[in-house]
Amino acid sequence: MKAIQAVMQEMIDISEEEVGQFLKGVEVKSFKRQETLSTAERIPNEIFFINKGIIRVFITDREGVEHTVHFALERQFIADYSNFILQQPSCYTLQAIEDSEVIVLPRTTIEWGYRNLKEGQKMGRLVAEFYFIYQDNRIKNSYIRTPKERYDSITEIFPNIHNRVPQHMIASYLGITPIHLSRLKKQV
Amino acid sequence: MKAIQAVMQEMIDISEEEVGQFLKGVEVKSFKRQETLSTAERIPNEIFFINKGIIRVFITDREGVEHTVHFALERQFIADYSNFILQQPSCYTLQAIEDSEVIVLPRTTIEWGYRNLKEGQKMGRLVAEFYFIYQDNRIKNSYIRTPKERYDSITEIFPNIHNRVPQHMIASYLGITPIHLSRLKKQV
DNA sequence: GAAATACGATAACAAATGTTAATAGATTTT
DNA sequence: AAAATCTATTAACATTTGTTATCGTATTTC
Repeated sequence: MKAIQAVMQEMIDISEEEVGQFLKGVEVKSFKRQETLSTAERIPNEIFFINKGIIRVFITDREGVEHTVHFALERQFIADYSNFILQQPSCYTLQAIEDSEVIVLPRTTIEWGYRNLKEGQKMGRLVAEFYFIYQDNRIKNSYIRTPKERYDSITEIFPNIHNRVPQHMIASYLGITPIHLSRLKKQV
Repeated sequence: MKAIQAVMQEMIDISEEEVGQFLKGVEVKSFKRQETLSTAERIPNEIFFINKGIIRVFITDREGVEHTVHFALERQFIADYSNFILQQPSCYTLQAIEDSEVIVLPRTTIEWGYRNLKEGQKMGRLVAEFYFIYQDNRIKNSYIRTPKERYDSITEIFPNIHNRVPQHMIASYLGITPIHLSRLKKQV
């Protein structure tokens, strides 16, 4: 529980007491490599915080092909946040790439935080803003960067990714085929 | 000021009195077609709310080519929100496509709202969440939809866009050349 | 109203990216 | 330890998308 507490305290003004209360409403869970934290079609009623491991977020298209949309690392929150907010069935599957330990924050706990933490709403705002900025960067880069450039700078966003994730998942994240990524890597 | 008041009241619990106070800190401005509301390289210290007109957001790449990243319509907020938050120089230029009227919300007013509106932080959260969901949808679609499919459904996101925006800007938004969009339109 | 500019379509060709198939080395499972 | 699966590379070919150039029309500017 050390990590999530530190992250919360970096974001907002919150007392030990308050954090303690808030964290009574969470649960720690472990997942083996390849296991699924959350499946598509199901309404996501929790947000995960990653203590250890790495989580892949993917969407499955009509042909059944999986597209990796995101990787989530230690000390980060992860969910189908859109459909958590909208309370609609998820589009994404969350899967552990390594044996992972996560903190599960149920909707009831999040809402409790909004109501009862002195700066609960602010924390919600900062989290949403943080992920907005991440997405804005992705969208921006999709317009002005080539796939090769985005590959070359991927460790800025996902440090050490090359040692933790197979290359074909990185290709999928970049929106290209693994064959094409192999080709691009040969370029200078 | 009717429109922004309505939007705020739809989002949060806010009294007429509070709205009135908040709106003392804003300013109405008009821009002619083609005029620039906000330029790249400058730190964005305000958020715009569109009363009338349509605003194009674009980024200029190293070769000087403009890439349309977004269209903002009536009753919407628009800014380089990332760099507004980060207080860093903007990447985007905001340009009026039609003669437009906007409400300018300076940073000082936004911050006043966070501090003094009963649900100011919540409003910030809801706005950030709203744009997060919009972006998430874009990213999702970039993985599972073809440019043709995204073209065909563009009016779901930007109603009446075809009557208000030249086609080459739509092509730019879709990340393809206008020549290619012409080709795609011929497909069934 | 004339001149200039912007706009959209099309053709021909070039470049980027996808598809299929084969291979060899890792890694995981049994 | 053997078998099965996963992984990354490469080649050959197909498809998609971009580039350059041209044309006719609409729209804007003077």
